[in-house]
Amino acid sequence: MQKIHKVKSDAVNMRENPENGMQYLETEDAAAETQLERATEALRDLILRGTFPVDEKLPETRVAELLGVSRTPARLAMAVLEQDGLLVRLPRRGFRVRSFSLDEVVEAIEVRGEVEAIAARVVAERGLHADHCARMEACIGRAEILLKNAPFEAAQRRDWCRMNVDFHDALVTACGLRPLWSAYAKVNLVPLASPRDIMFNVARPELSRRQLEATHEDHARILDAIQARHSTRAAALVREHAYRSGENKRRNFPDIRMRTMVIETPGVALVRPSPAE
Amino acid sequence: MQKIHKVKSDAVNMRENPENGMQYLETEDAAAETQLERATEALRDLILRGTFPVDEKLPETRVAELLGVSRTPARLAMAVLEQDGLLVRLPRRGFRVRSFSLDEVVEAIEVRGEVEAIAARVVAERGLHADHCARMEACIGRAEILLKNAPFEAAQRRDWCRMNVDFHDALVTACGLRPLWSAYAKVNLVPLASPRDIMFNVARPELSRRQLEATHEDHARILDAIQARHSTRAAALVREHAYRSGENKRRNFPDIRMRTMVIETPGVALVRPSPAE
DNA sequence: GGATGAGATTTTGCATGCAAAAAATCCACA
DNA sequence: TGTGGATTTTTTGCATGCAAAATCTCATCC
Repeated sequence: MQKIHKVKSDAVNMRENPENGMQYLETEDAAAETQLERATEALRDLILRGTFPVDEKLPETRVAELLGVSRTPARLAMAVLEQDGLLVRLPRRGFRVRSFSLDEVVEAIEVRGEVEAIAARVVAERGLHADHCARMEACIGRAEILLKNAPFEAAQRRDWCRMNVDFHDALVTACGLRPLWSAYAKVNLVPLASPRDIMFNVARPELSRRQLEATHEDHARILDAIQARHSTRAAALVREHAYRSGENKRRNFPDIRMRTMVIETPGVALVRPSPAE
Repeated sequence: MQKIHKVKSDAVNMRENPENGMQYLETEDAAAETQLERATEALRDLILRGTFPVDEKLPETRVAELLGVSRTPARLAMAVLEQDGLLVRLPRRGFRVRSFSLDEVVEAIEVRGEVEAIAARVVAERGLHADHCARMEACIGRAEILLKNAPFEAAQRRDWCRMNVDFHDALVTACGLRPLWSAYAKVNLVPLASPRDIMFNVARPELSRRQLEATHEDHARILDAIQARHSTRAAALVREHAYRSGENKRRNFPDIRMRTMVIETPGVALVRPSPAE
């Protein structure tokens, strides 16, 4: 249940936001979403979408007006995104949009694989709690259903990404090491590195399909290994799963750039083909 | 070379900071340290020192006056420390100082060990670059010299911590995976979890000495394994090194609380004995 | 022609003001 | 004495103003 938060009626402090119809939404209970949070997510989205030229200065005035807020929350949001690694702070000159080399993306995926491998090993050693087991099995079920529909539409692509995120999140959550989750979350901030960032080749759906089937099989084997308490095997499978994902990214990236592939994956715009940083 | 940055002479905007003698220092070159950065570090220090009661609200007015800045940079600093996990944001009620269970600290050290183990394995596989090798050997040399002086004074304790940080940082740097460094840095933000956070038992120096010698030997063996390209052995040694560190923390913690040990280690004040979060 | 620098302009960083939300206080009444 | 509600006080969140720094402009000089 949601309701419209009342807007200040004061003439001076009025900050109606013409280009942003829905605004001041907050949940009934207590999670009063502050302007800063919305601004942060909106800005993150804009950056990942490639709204701003990479490696160039991003003036806070521009951000403020794009987001329809004053400079204060805009600046706050930029500070947050700096911590997330999307922006770089220049001493007394504001912020710059950070770019990432494809190599760095692949490295991030590799590291994510290592982190998840730790989780898999620990879970396999300590045993998988029923809740998490159910959650992972549900993911595998969802994948099976999705795979039945031959050509993936946009909605199904979204569903597949969600399923994938859910599976990987469940794995890391299941191991119960909170600091491991922070590390996982941190690495996922690199564009294209998170389990959410799957690239679909729409021009040649059979290629994507092959990758999805491989993913599905990986997931099933990983869960199987964990349930069988094969910790080393589980870790190795997870590592390989991530390795494959990294290789896919590297292979698919040129296609993206050449527009034979949908660019719905957020963050693509921030990634440079390959050369040094 | 440093110089005093000029202070605004405007009467209204004056913000002399009585309790903070040195101020407005900036390096000659270009790294103009902004007020926010100083505020952030100062606040981090205050929090880690236990200036504020844990799990209680921290009003931004208090922070602002303690730091001698206005509320704007104070709030900025608090936002940064929220990202670092030291503060928790309450929806519309500002921030709260976060506390950590001893279990979580030990978990963080365990995770750090895993991350460093990855680094060790990768470095051993790919080979250790001469620069990093020299840096790590230098650390081992420094440790040997320090260990010759029997009772550790405060200065030597500081030096030892620096040496330790240097060794561990060098290891993670050497592997060359930038995203691994982020994960490492993230985990190190948990109080008492970083290689800097060594607890010395001053009441019983022979205990600390034993631990230091063990650390020294670990370092030497780790470097040896890496140089010999024994990747699995290197990883195992690193893991064990961290495990030992975690156990030491757990064992030493009660002594700290009972004041038989110096509390110069930052962050001790944020750690609860053991119960749930 | 290209470098140089004085002045104008923009942009950043911070302090402050103000309204809404939260917390504290007080008071009436049982 | 304890409790509920209304009122006051405090605190948060944001917009804005202003000065210093950075950047740009353009005319001058070598």
